[in-house]
Amino acid sequence: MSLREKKVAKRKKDLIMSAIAIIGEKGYHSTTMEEIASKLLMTKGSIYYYFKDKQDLVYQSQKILLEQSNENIEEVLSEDLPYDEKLKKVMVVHIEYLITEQSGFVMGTNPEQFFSGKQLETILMLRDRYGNYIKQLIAEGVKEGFFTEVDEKIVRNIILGAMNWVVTWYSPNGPMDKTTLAKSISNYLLKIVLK
Amino acid sequence: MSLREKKVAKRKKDLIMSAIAIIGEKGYHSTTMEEIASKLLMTKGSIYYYFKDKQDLVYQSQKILLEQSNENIEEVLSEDLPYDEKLKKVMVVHIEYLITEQSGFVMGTNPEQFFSGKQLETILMLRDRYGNYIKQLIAEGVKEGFFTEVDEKIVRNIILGAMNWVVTWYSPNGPMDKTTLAKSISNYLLKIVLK
DNA sequence: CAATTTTTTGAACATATATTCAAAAATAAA
DNA sequence: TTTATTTTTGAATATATGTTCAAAAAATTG
Repeated sequence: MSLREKKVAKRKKDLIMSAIAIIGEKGYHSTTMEEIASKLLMTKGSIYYYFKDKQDLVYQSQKILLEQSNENIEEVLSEDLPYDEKLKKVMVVHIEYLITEQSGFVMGTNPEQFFSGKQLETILMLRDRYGNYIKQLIAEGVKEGFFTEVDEKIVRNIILGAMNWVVTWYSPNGPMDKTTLAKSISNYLLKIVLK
Repeated sequence: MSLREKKVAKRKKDLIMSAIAIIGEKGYHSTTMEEIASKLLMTKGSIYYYFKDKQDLVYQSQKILLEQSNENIEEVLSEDLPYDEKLKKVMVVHIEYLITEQSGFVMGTNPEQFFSGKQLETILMLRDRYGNYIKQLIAEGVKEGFFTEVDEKIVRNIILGAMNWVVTWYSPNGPMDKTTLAKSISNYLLKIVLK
């Protein structure tokens, strides 16, 4: 990648990050191109030099968040840990990432509302992949006798819901820092699968 | 209330219900006055005979949902049941109501995004009231020795998150009807507080 | 039935914001 | 430094949808 290409890539990423931050705070529709641009001291017009349209920018933002989530979980899964600790770590990493990016809102909503066609397909695929990792982890934990028998799909969704909900009530001014909170939540959730 | 007043009240309620249904499906911003009206074979212009503006209509929709939720939980709380069964029933009723109204989306989001001033105050008050009921129920259950010691706030939020998330993944075509699903979820969640 | 009141209509209007684009500015290449 | 290329700008445009309103239709009343 040439120097110029790198610069373009960086600008794109800056815009995506700006979009993520504001969308996380205000939601898809209330986030204007104006705001996304002005956060980087640009005018909205120049966003169109990098992205086809708003949809394109938002799509790429969501895609990056989901890809990062998948990378996060893949890394944890590859570690050599007992099932209970591994599941716990998966949860902690998930919650911490969510709080840092405040990305829960859009991620959580049904993407059908925002995307369609090929874009929707990709988003759903990434979501599915993530969900499957967790379902898989639970299933294996059960099989290996670490966890009690459960309906993996339902329990997976309970866990995802409880975690993703955090963005609606977590306050950085609260008594707990995000790591302590993440650990506490995962401990409670672990009780669902432990024998 | 005169006959005429009753008719007006009914029309208002019809509009509110129509709004709830579409907002539950599409979200706040994607729901147009046009759609809300056309569901009742009206034109959007005539909504303004009943409501000041879109904000007013949407606010009243959300308010009614929250008020109904509070009534639901109050009824369960007043029943004479052991703590574990009572908490379970609270959860089942919550999930069933959520699925029926598909109201999770807007309810879940931070209302700061949609409301302000007196409206926001009322919405937050209703949400708080609901949350407090659950926190209270958990705290009492602990005190009476039915439940194990937990951080009631965190556990309350875990439970709310897991439940509210259901709207994002429940499908009426799935293998479980909503009652079976609601029972299953509450059983798993109960494990968090049981000794 | 005639007069009055309520309700609906549909077009006109207002507004917000996404998008386009020609020109200017900044950057890189020669 | 001159020329060519990339990037930004800001105004103009397009569009979608909330809102208003005078007139028509429907319902009610006496």
